Amino acid sequence: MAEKPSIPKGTRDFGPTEMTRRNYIFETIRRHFRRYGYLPIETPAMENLKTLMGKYGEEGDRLIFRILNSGDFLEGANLQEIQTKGSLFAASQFSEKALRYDLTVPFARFVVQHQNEISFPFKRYQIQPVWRADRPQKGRYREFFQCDADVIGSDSLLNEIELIRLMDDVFSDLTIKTTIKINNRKILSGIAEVTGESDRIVEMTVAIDKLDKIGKQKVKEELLTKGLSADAINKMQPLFESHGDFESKLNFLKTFLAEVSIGLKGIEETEAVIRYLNAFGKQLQNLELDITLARGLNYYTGSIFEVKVNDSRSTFSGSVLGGGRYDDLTGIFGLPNVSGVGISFGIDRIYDVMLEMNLFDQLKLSETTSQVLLANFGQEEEQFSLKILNELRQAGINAEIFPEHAAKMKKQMSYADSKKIPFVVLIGKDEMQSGSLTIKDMATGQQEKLTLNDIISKLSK
RNA sequence: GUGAAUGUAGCUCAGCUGGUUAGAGCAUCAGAUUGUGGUUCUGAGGGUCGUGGGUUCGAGCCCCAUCUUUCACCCCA
Repeated sequence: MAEKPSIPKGTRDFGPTEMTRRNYIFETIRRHFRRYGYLPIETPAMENLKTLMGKYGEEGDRLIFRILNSGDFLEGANLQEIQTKGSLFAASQFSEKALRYDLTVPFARFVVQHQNEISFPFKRYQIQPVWRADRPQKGRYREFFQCDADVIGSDSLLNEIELIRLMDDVFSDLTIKTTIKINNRKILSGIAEVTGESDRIVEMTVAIDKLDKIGKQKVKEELLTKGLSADAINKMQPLFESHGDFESKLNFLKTFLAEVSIGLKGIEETEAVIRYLNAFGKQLQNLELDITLARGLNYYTGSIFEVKVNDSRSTFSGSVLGGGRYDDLTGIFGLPNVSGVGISFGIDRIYDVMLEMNLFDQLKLSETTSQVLLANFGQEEEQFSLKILNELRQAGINAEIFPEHAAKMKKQMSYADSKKIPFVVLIGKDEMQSGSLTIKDMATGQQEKLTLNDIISKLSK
């Protein structure tokens, strides 16, 4: 029984058109990564489950794709214990591997494992798919690519500056107007401390993050239901009113966090970043200090980055890049006191945005690489053409021959046409004898007779 | 995990308050043109109407379940 084939929820196939466009984005990002001195690495699609668990928060753990143990996974399992402890426990008994959830944690694992082969600070880039068992929606997939650049083994704020420059360069190059948002986890910690809710920092930041989306009233409600005291929420009030440029926001924070050393440290770092950025001279597209920015995973400890599209041609409101500094991610794998900072481009979202803005049409990307197709007139002509084909390729010209020698010319021409191959060379009995080959320009329809050498020089232009 | 919408040919969609054999455009293939594509004309193939159950004399249409896709929440690239 022939079943209609399908692919798992939240995954996609990419045809030649999409791949050409995606590769354009990948190559643009990769070019800038290399330009800034990052080196490539790759890690396996799967990691040991315990490498991943607990790094992304409770919600993150839930979204990790687990891999069922091979073989008889029931063997040796304590079924009675499973029955009493429930399915979460069962999963841990049957699964010891999982698909990677991001590229940062596997990178931290990589650094610890290869610490003696690496010279620090280590700047690496990594472009690979990640998987999340999330429910798909706009701009959200269960399999998607991240393009990460991280520096590990240096706590200099210069790294932050470089990363901000890098993201600005990439989005400028892709001609997407964006807003780069920065914040600092230490400022958020300071706020939590001032309000006396340090142990609720996660709930607090998650709620504040929604400020511009749902408004301060709703945020306060959420904070209440998450268990923060009314008193604390009151103390937070000035936060909801903070507007203006860097300077006025920072001045506000300096008073607000005057008594909290960690908060002041965060302000200091942020000021330093801005000072450094100015030293570079070049104007950035759009940089904003957003003290409500809390996104990012639990492991962030310093700077936090996020990039949003800020372009009238796009309706996408999610982020296309996320990142930040993590002071001790390698510590859990046994290498303490190593600080890292990194960013992650969400290329699937960037693709969606560029598609919406019709940017690909303007780029005129070509799917076809063949410059010329050799028509196939028959067995004898095919033999002759193969030598021509070889010489074309030797000369650096992308060329192909129609593989069926019984195919009608109409069929072969349509093939060249649909594949947008610009030239077709016809080699029949006449051409074989005279050595003068017929070349057809598919755009104009005009034909001329040329020697192979003339064809090579014509196509080499 | 929560809430909603959706599903008819490869694609985009028609299909009347339930009534014979489910249609169109595009795409594909073939012919008009046995050494010439993109235009045109002619023809052909392709559907267990997402799947399973139910109501009915009768279901693409109504009901239930399930899956897919999409959107929002949660969270995130």
